[in-house]
Amino acid sequence: MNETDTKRDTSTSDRRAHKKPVRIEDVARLAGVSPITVSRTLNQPETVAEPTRKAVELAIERLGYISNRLAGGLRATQTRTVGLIIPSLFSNIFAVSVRGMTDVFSQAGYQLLLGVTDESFDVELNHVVSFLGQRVDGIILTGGWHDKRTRLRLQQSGVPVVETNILPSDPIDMAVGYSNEEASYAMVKHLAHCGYRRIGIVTFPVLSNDRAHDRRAGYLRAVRDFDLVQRDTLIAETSYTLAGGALGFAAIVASNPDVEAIFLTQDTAAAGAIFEAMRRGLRVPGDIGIAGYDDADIALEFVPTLTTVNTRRYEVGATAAQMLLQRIQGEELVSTIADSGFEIVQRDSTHRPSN
Amino acid sequence: MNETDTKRDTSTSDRRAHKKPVRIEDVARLAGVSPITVSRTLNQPETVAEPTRKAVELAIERLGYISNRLAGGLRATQTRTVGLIIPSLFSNIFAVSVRGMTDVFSQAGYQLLLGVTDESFDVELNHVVSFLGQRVDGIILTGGWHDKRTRLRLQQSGVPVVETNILPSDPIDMAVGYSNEEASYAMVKHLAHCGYRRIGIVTFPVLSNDRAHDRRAGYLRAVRDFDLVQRDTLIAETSYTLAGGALGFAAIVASNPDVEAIFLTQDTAAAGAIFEAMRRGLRVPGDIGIAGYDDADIALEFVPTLTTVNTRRYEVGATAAQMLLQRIQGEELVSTIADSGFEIVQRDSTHRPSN
DNA sequence: GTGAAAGCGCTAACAC
DNA sequence: GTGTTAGCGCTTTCAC
Repeated sequence: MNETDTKRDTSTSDRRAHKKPVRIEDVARLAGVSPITVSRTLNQPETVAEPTRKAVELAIERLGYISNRLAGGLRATQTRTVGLIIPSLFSNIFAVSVRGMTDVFSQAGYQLLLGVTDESFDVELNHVVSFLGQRVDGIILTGGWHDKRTRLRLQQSGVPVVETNILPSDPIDMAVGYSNEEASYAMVKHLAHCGYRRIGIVTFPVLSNDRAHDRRAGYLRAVRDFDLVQRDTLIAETSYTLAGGALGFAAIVASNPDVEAIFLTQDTAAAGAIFEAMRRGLRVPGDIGIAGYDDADIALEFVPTLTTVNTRRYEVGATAAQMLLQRIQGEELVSTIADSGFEIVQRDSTHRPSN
Repeated sequence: MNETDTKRDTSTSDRRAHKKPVRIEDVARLAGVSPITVSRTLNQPETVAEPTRKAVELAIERLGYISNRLAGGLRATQTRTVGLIIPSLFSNIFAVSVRGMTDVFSQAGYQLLLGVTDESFDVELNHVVSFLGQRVDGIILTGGWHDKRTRLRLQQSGVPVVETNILPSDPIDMAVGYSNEEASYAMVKHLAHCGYRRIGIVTFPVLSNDRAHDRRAGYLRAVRDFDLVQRDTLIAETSYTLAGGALGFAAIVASNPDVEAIFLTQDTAAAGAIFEAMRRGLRVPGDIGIAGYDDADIALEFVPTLTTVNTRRYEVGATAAQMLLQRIQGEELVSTIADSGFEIVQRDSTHRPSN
């Protein structure tokens, strides 16, 4: 239809040009009402008379109006946006929790801002500051260890905060999770009941991650309580990946050829460990027992199925979202700390308990 | 220190109360300058004289000032926020792409808003409208199929858009990806060269997902071109999960006991299929060949390692972010469509090519 | 290199 | 049930 190249070029660059957006005033004019009536139709439709509402809705439809949330948020000091900070994307575990959150938030019309820290406290602080700058209505954090300045800024801001996957002794505000120490203890206790005495453990680096720290602490306590073999070389740190699990497995087996079972504190790592065992011609659980953590998809689908700890990640996410919404909406919370619990799941990658 | 319970209660509820945030004016007063100088110190520090800048920075530090991005964004019509829409969180594949994006965006000081669609075009539309309302500076979409209204709103808004993981014939704006049809064709061709003639394929539902649709189309074309066995029962649809892969495998094997190889168009599903084969006592590749798609972590760590298609997901994410930033910053783009390519990776889950 | 005035687009507060 | 006025906290524009 265009006759010249010039004309086509123009239309192409048009696509890039920011069109002047429709404003509330434009809608108001078309509907023959004042801007505030349009605002009310959008935010509290029940306070607007039926015919007026219809007229406004028609005008909105006609003009393709999308309310500017920056302006609204600035005035109303409410943005319907929540910031979420997680350590890593490379874990289905967080995906499950995030799913629990988005299920709750999207129902309530809230958007999620995502920040990934890679286990860095500095990066976490940056995300928090950025979120506060965007005037999020709430923030969800992973774990209970944070930079001092992160805690300070959050507390000064007065923004509702939920820490997840732990049970903090000194919460910033609210929390939902369970005791990683108890869960890990329970698994090692379970393995002891299965007849294992030389048990290794693989965690994420314990210096940057309180969940990892607590899980190792639970292991150490169980080793003492159940009189298990105690060796530094039975403890390894790696990343929570398939390759990391394989590495952790290799490290422990290298120093402990007699190791009977290895507890990898994440299912993906446990799967990686079993693959490594396969490569070495070792049978699981025949030659060595393997336990995981979190009860992810892979724990149930793996061959052999994985003995693991179910940590109800979906519920943790959903509960975190609900607590945040309640607080945002000014409701009284029965409790600011929710224990989501955990459960040992015995499957085929370890021997069964002896009795 | 507090003497009464009442007093403690007050301090507890204080935590919930929104403190009046520090404003730019407060900083300006403390630093003995005007608000605009504070703004410049924050946004274009090079235009502020050294001593002035120092004084302002000190005041910011002292007051713990965090600039209100709503106000800034409203006035500057720029929010340094980008909306990302992905079909699913339950896939490490997207995690890899998202990682590519956050690596680029966080460097540039941009925040990511996340929307998950679950393959629903309606949900996608909702996210797009919501993002436009938040005045994001750009939007990244997955795939090239969208609701008519989604396209319309995006084009009317003039906001830069990148569609990813496909090479669209009629892009909304920009795109980075590769031909799913060619990639799938190349894999089936490869399998044919490996000596397989009865090859099944498992995809995601093709009605809601153009990538799945294109991959099946590539399979069908290759089946014709290489004179492979053509049967409707060699084609299955499932979800991209371990369990889905097992189901797809089971469905094809049930109708085709003589099937020689199955191409599952995602690695997680391929892994699930191999697990299912193991459960049935079938060896891979001895009894049946299995191919995956995307070259995820698991493809390399699995035993056996997985023959797959590398689709450079990290690069797709990073490139999408870069294209968006360039356009946001008003730079000319050499090309609005980037072909990220793909590569067949031969590993141990299929026989090697015959020649 | 710095400041004063104006206004981004919406909604809170108050009126009728 | 609807309208008027003012202002949220910044940054643009223009001045010096």
